[in-house]
Amino acid sequence: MTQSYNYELEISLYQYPFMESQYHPTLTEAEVQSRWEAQESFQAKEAEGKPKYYCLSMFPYPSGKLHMGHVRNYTIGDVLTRHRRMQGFNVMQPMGWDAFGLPAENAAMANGVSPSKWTYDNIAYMKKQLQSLGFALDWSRELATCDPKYYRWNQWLFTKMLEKGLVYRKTGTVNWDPVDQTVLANEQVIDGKGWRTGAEVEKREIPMYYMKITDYAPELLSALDELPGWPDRVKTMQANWIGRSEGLNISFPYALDGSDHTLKVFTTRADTIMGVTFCAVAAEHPIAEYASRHNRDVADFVDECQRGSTMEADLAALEKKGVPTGIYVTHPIDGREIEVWVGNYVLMTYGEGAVMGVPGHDERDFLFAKKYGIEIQQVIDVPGKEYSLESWQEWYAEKGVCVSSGKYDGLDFTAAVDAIASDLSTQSLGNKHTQWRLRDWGISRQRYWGTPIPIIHCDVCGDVPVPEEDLPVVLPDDCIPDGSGNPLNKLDSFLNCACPKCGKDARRETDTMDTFVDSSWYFLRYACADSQSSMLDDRANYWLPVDQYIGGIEHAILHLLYSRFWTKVMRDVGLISIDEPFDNLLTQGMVLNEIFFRKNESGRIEYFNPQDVELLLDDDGKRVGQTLVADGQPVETGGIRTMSKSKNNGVDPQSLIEKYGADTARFFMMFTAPPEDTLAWNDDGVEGAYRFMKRLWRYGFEHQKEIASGLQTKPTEFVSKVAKTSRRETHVLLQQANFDYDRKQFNTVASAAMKMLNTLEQVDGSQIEPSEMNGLISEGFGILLRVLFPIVPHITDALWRELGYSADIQFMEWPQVDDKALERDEVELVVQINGKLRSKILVSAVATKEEIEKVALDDQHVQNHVQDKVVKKLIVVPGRLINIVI
RNA sequence: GCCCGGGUGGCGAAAUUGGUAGACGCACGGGACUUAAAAUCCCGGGCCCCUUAAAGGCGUGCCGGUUCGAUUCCGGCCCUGGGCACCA
Repeated sequence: MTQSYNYELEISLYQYPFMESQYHPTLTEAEVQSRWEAQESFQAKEAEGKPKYYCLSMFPYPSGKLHMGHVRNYTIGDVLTRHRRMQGFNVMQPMGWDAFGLPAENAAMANGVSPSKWTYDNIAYMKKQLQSLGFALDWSRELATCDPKYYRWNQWLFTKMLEKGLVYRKTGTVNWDPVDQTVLANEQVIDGKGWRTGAEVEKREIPMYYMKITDYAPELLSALDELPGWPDRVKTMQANWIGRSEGLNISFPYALDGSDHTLKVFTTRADTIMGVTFCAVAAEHPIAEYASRHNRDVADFVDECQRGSTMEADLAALEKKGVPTGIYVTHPIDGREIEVWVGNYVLMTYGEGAVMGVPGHDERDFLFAKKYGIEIQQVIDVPGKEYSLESWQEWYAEKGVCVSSGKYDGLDFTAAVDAIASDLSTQSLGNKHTQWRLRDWGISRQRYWGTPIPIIHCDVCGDVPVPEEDLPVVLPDDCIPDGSGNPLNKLDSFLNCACPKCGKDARRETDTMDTFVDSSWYFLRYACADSQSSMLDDRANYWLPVDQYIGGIEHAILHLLYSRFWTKVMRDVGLISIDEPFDNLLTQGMVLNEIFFRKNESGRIEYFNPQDVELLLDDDGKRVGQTLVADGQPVETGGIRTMSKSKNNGVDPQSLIEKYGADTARFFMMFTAPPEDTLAWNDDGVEGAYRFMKRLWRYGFEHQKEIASGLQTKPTEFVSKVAKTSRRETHVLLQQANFDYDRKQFNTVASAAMKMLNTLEQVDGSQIEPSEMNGLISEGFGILLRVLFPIVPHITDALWRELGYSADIQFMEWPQVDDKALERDEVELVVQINGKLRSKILVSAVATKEEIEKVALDDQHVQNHVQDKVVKKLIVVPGRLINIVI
């Protein structure tokens, strides 16, 4: 499709016979990618002399195919990687697969394929997709967590942690589906029923392995202060999750069956101790268990509490209820008899599983006391506030001054707590205590598709860890789960084994590890993915910590906290010398799309994909409605939400790449919103990105001759006004792009690039000597291509080579701003009167303040406004504006 | 309930952090090229008043404050997104 006006040009440029006049993304991208592959462009080597840069995106779960969130995530990572590489860093960007997990088991049940085959098929397909997007990934370091070569080290470190006392076995409460004979995660329990079976979920006590993350709670919290490269909100979320509270552990003595006991409670408000009128314990507390053996009502109540989900949000919504146990404890200060209740609002898993009830100053205790007629006593006074027993007021929980508290009257919070703590500690009835909200991490899953927990149960020796030389415990990969529990439980070849200690017949543990274990250290393994003899080697200390981590905000707590924990454990085992795994963290925003639906007569909702919906616009381009293309009838809009299968509002990246190419997809993703913002999908915007790619190609094609001769002569002097102006704009824009690259605001980098092309296109060749023109545009276009390269590597790579800049753009240095090009003779200043824009003046760049003031005051527009009024003040901001106050 | 974000044209957004609000792009309108369409190129544009232009007024969720000057800083409120949620 050669256009006639290009014909002669094309003939004359016989030395570039392969440059196409039209932009063909599919051909160009395939060609460029195969060259990168042939020269192993992205294989990272440990190199001294260059600063290293480890850029990591969160690895995907191989669910089948990439979704838009992946494309966005990995494009951000790739832009950072390629930019840093041109800046002279030794860059590594690896990729792998978070390959264990529940969806593989569900797919296996649905299709009768083993989870292993399903997973590896998905990996193969998604790897192709990633390659077609042109990401600079070092595939030589690829890993999959379901590979025994990987998960053997989960097992190895598990046994090391067992030795160090960082892993223990304990019976814990789980959601149990009695039909599927399996444990359900909290999010799999819907209205108290199993999501698959619909069966009433039971709470069940089963033995599980726990990792002592609580041992690291103080460091996990304090080290957050040493992570300036993390977003504040992520640090806040982690700090809240770790949940440090300072207070007192207090003991309430009591006698039972002739012996002495104490009831321990934790409180952050010891200053209210004189207002205690009852105590409450959790249903699982030993006192509750004792009482339920002697008291029918307590037994019934404890039973009731044990039914239903363990989900905390559900529990929080429950009405506060309780029963008295008939057991009385002694108030540790004034000796009053205090009754102990079982309360459904007391958590066994926090503090001591028991609370002192201060209904005067705690909202929950207040509601509880009201309901059961328990005495309410005010013991804290806040000046100017009137206490009433009628209803709860916010201020009751505020800190104030002790009243009706005997010797503590008049003390403020700190003084009261100190006095009470010292009084209690002399009687050994209390001490200061720091309580953490964080709980130990239960890693046992009653699942097949995960890392086998390397334990052997022996009747004689108990629970014996699998010795190092017997690792890995390989997961049989040909099982097909049928929905009735973990298939390993029926697999004798796996189950039966000999005890490593005594050699007698023993039984293998069939629980597998939480998949968060797999993802807690994969970023370390990339450094030495081929190491057979050890979990990590020296290369890890070269590459780590990760310089830039990129991933979804949904991992702000669990994954990022577990990874920090594992890194510290591995440090303490001597495997690595870093304290924290991720120097800088970027949490990318979600990809959203509009939801369209219709409700039929029976009330069922049918969702339509946005690609099948046409928007109706009025003359100004305002939305007035939308119809389904298929039948022309209106559909309703359900707002803009995250892309999901259930709402049918997803866009398949594959169709996008096939239609426009990877560069357009990448450019659109970067241009349309800053990385951390949510991104609303918009097909029109994709067209716009594609248009820019075509325009870029066309400019290169149409100016190939000038660029080629400009590159040969390389002029350094630019004398004409046209050239100076254009050059200044290009270098100003380069400065802007550099600034925005550094702060990772890639949408404005893309803007700056578009402006650069606008600037080049506006150069009027008839106003300028050909030699100067050639130098101008060869320099300008060269800057533009390099600025764009990290975002759209294929088109810029192809143009760079076709136009004869050099063989390979990716090894070029980042362009430099020429300060001389930024210089200007005259500057435009804004003239404000009382802060309002009234005029603009042109003055010499070296004009003095007095000269500027004179020009401003002489200006006709200014004269019109000032007239006979008195000029009270004159503010001159150099290079920017003059404000005249009248 | 507690803890974080965010409210700027018809839309996505920008404003180098107190100095020309709306860059860049999308959509829209007008024009050029074309038999026509697509593609491409040029021009226009926050709102109000006005036939138009010039000039002017109003504009960054709302109310108030600091300042020569506020999208930006301070106080109060409204809306919205997210996280945690009976944590004693």
